[in-house]
Amino acid sequence: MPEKGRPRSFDRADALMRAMQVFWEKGYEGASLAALTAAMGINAPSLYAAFGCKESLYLEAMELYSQTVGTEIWAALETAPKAREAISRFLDATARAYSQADTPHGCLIALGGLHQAAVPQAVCDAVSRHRGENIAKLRDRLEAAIAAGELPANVNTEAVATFYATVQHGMSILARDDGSYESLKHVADGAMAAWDVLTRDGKH
Amino acid sequence: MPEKGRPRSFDRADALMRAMQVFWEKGYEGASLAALTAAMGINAPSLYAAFGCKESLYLEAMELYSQTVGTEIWAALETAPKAREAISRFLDATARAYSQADTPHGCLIALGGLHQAAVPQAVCDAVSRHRGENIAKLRDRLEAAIAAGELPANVNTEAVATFYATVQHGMSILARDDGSYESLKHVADGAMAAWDVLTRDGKH
DNA sequence: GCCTTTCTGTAATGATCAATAAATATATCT
DNA sequence: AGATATATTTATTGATCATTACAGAAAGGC
Repeated sequence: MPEKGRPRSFDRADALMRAMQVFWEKGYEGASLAALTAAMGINAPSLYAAFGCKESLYLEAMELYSQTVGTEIWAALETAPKAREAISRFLDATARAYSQADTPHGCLIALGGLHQAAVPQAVCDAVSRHRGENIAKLRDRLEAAIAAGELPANVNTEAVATFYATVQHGMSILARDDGSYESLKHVADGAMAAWDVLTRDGKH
Repeated sequence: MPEKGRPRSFDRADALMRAMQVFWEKGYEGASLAALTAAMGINAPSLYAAFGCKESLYLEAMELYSQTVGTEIWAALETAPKAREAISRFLDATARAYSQADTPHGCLIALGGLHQAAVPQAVCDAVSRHRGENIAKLRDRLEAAIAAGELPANVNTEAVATFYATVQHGMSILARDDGSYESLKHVADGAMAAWDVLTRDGKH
């Protein structure tokens, strides 16, 4: 059944995607409403009618980022048969994604809400929670590898997961300074160089 | 010889230190003039007379950070006799500094200017350049180790330096989410687990 | 003493911020 | 057609931003 009233003249999903790109490049605090409306091709009242406020628009944009760009990066974690290959491909996908010439460098979530005073609390909480969930994803993958008998049971999965997630976060900062794939790939390779030590049996 | 005119009623160095703490916690974009003047205990005209403008105050605060907090963290790099111990102690000093309860978590420089649109270009350039200089410090230490015959000559010092600097940058983000020493130390340990592989002779 | 110089407090500047009021336009429903 | 509902455009709101005019205060030089 069709909607009542005047139909909106823009595509909501397309406008959201454009907003996401602005937040990705400029951050919450650097993305003015003027910049957002210009990129989205709409006026402020249309933005508020469709998305509520800047804060809720950001939260939607973050979810969209997670479900598009984020999904690409994290796909390897579940498709690769072995944990080592899963993490390695995850880091390489990160290096490739963060160095794309046609998108902002680094991750919207990793770089978001790092200065509490500059963003609404809900934004700070949302990105922080998302980063925590990403650590959990890595930990779960490592736990699965233990359950499969692939890794020793006494591997500190929380510590290893935190290490790889933290390397990925650092790659976002590196990507902002030096967006070359080569530099990012060196970091990914460096992190994988720790694999054998981090996943060996802790008993002597 | 004493100065002409009314003497300033506050200690410039103390005011700068307080400004540094505000920028450290809130970032350039989150640190309003109102917050700065409140923390510094002075009014806006005094701030402008003594420091020029917000941008130049930030640049001075960044230098102060580098010469106080930064120096503590990087001291190990030059005092430790061997490269491995130098890097290891550098990362442990980072974990300790970033988890201090009485200071903001993470690094002013690592977290600064990540969103170009939110800060003046000069601020963005200054923090980015500083991050680059930190990579160079690590690389120089590794080169010295090669010169001392401690490491094989074909170690990719730029890549290894970039890896360790990037881990440290990631630790700033982790410290904002979870400021515990334990988590940060796990990451430091994870990075050191890569040492042997990263510094072994590349020839087979 | 007065003059000059510099700093301090108050109050204001114009710019930009996110968010909205009012009027008009375009659709469905009866 | 007329009523209702939603969207759009233009212009505006009050808040906050960094910065500064202005007048009074506190020092040295004469």
